[in-house]
Amino acid sequence: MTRPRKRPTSTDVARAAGVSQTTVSFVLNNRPGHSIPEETRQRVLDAARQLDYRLNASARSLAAGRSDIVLLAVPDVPLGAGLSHFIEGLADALAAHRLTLVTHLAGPRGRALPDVCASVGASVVVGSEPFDAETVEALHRAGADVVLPAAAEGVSSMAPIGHMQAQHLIDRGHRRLGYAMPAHHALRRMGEERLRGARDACTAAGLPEPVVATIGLATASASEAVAGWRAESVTAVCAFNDETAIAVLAGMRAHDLRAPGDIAVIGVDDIPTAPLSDPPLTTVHFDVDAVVRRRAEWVVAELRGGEPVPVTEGFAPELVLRSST
Amino acid sequence: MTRPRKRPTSTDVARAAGVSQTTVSFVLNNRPGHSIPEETRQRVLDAARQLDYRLNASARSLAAGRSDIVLLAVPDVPLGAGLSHFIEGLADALAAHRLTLVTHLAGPRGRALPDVCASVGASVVVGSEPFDAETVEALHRAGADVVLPAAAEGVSSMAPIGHMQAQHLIDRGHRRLGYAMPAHHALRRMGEERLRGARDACTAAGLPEPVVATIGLATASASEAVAGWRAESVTAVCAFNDETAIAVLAGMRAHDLRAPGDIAVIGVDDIPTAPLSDPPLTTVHFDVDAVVRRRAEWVVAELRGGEPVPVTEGFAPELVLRSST
DNA sequence: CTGAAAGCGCTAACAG
DNA sequence: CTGTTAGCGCTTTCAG
Repeated sequence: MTRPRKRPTSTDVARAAGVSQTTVSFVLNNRPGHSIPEETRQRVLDAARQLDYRLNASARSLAAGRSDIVLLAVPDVPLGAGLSHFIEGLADALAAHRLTLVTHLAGPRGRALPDVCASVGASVVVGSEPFDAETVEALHRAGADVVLPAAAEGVSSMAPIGHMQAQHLIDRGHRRLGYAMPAHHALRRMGEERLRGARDACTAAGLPEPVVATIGLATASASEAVAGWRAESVTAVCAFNDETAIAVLAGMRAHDLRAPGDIAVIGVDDIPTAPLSDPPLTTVHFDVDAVVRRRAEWVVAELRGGEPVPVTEGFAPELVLRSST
Repeated sequence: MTRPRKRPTSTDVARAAGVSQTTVSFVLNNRPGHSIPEETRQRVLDAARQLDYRLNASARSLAAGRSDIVLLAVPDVPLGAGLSHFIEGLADALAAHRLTLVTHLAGPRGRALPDVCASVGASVVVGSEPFDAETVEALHRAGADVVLPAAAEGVSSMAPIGHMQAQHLIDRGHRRLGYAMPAHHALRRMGEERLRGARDACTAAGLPEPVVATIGLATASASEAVAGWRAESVTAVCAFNDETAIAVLAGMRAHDLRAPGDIAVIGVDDIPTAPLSDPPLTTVHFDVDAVVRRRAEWVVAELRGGEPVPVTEGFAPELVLRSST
C-alpha cells in the first residue's frame, strides 16, 4: 500500500498558468491589497485545479510562521458520544474559517501535549478545561500562538450543572438530596465541581448538604449507596452523569424501589439510552451547538488578534433540562 | 491569551554547544553511520535540553519530505466510548515508535479528508474501514505515503460480529432469530454487514434468515418491532449494538415481556451500562487492545517499507462474548 | 569525525 | 499589477 508520489508545486502551477510563482501565491491566498485581474486569477485557479495542486503545509507554515492547524486536546476521561458531536461541530465551525481541527486524545503512555503541538505545528491549542500557567507556557514554547482556555480564575463550567440538577429537585419539593459521585478516578475532579454546584443550590435553599456516595458501574455498588441514602432519608439524587444515574436506578431495583416515587434521580448528558431506561431518565442536556459556536468564535477572534474575548465561562445558557416524567 | 514567542532553533543549540548546526542535526536524529563521540553528543543534548529546544516540524518535513504524523480518519458515525479507547491505545502504541497520532472526525460541513491530510502533513492515513481506490489516490496526491486499510477485497470486520451473535443464540437452541437494525442512516452500512454475518450463521445451521426490523432509540419504535417478531415466532434477537439492544428491552417491557425467557437479546460493544440493564445484557465485546496492537504494527511495518503485512482482517480473534446470565 | 553549502516549497518585502 | 529576491529551520550530500 506504500506508494510515494511527487506532488505538484506552486511553481508547476505558475508555469502552467504562465505567471510567476509569486502571483500564484497571491491568488491562492487571496492577498488583499494586491488586486489581481480576474483573468489572471482564473487562469491560475484553473491551472491549480487541473493539477490537483495543494499547498504544501510545511513550506507554508515554515515561511509564514503560522499554520491553520487547531489542536484540540482531549483529556484521558471516559466521555461519551457527546464528545464526538462537540468535536465534529467544532471542526465544522472552524473549517468555515479555513482552519483545520485535529484532535489529540491524551493516553497514559502517549506523547506529551507540547510534543504533539510541535509535531503538528499547531498555532492554536484548545482544551476542555483551563490549562495551568505552566502548561500554557510550555505550549507557547512548542509553537502555539494561542492557548484556550488559559487559566481562567474561578470560573467553572461544571458547577452550573450540579446546581441545575439540585434546583430542579428542590423545586419539586425534595428537601434531602443525595449526590452520586462516579468511582472512576479521572472523573473525580469534574465530580467535585458539579457537587459544589449542587451543594450551593442546597445551601441557598436553606437545606442540608447533599449526602455524597461514590458508586461504580455495577449494581452491587449502587445498591449499597441506595441503602445509605434511604438510611439518611434522602428522597432525591443528583447523579454525576446518566451512566451513574442508570447505575442508581439498577441499585434501586435491587431494593425493589421505584423512581421517582421512592427516590427521584436526575442525570447529566442526555445519552441516547436515557429515555429507554426504566423509568425514563430526567437529565441535563447540553446544547452542544451553542457551546461549539462560542468556542469557535473565540478561537477565531483570538487568532485575529482582536480584543481578548470576555471570559464568561459557565455553561448556564447552554443547559437544558430534559425531563421524561 | 495571545502571546507569540520565538522558539530556539537548531542553530541556537549548535552555538550553545560549540558545534555546527549539522552536527546537532546528526545527534538529534541519531544518524547511523555518523558515529559521534559521546562527549560531543552529550554536549549537544545538554544544550538542547537547556534551551527546551524542539525540532521545527515544518522545517523538518519540508527538508526531509516526510513527517511523523499519522492521521486517523474517523467517520461521521455515532460510535461510543469504545472509540476513545481505540484512539488512545493507537496513539500510545505509535508514540512508542516516535509517531504522532492525530484524529480527524468527519463532519457534515468539515474539511475533506485529503485537505486535512495535506494540512497536517500526514505521511500515514489510517481509516477504520477500507478506503476505495479513488480516495486512496487522492490521499496519495495529498502527500500521504501510506494509506490503510486500502480497499481490501471482500474482507469485512463486521460480519464476524453478527455471526458470533447468531451462533451464540443458535447454540442456546433458538431456531427463529430476529435482527434489530439501527434507524440511524450512518449506521446502515455497518448494520448490513453485521446482518450478513448473522444470516450466514443461520443458513449454515439450516435455519431461516433472521427477521429484520429497523428500530430507533425510542420505546414506541422498539415496541412495534417486538410485536412483529412475536408474530413471526422469533425467540431471540441479535441487536446491532448495545443501545439498540437496550431499546429492544424497552420495547419488550412495553409488552410485559422479559428477556431472555420471552425473547433473548444480544448486543454488541459491551458499553458501561450493559450490565446495569434489566436484565443484564449479553453482548459481544471487542478486545480493543489486540486490535490496536495489530493496527499499530501494521502502520509501522508499512512505514518501514517492509513487506506488505498479510491482510487477515476479520476481527474474529478479538471478539469475546460477555454473557451476564 | 565535523562543517560548509545547497536546497525543500512557500511567503513577503521590495522593486519594476 | 506582477516579478525578483531573500530567507523560514532543517536535512543531506560532499569535502575537509
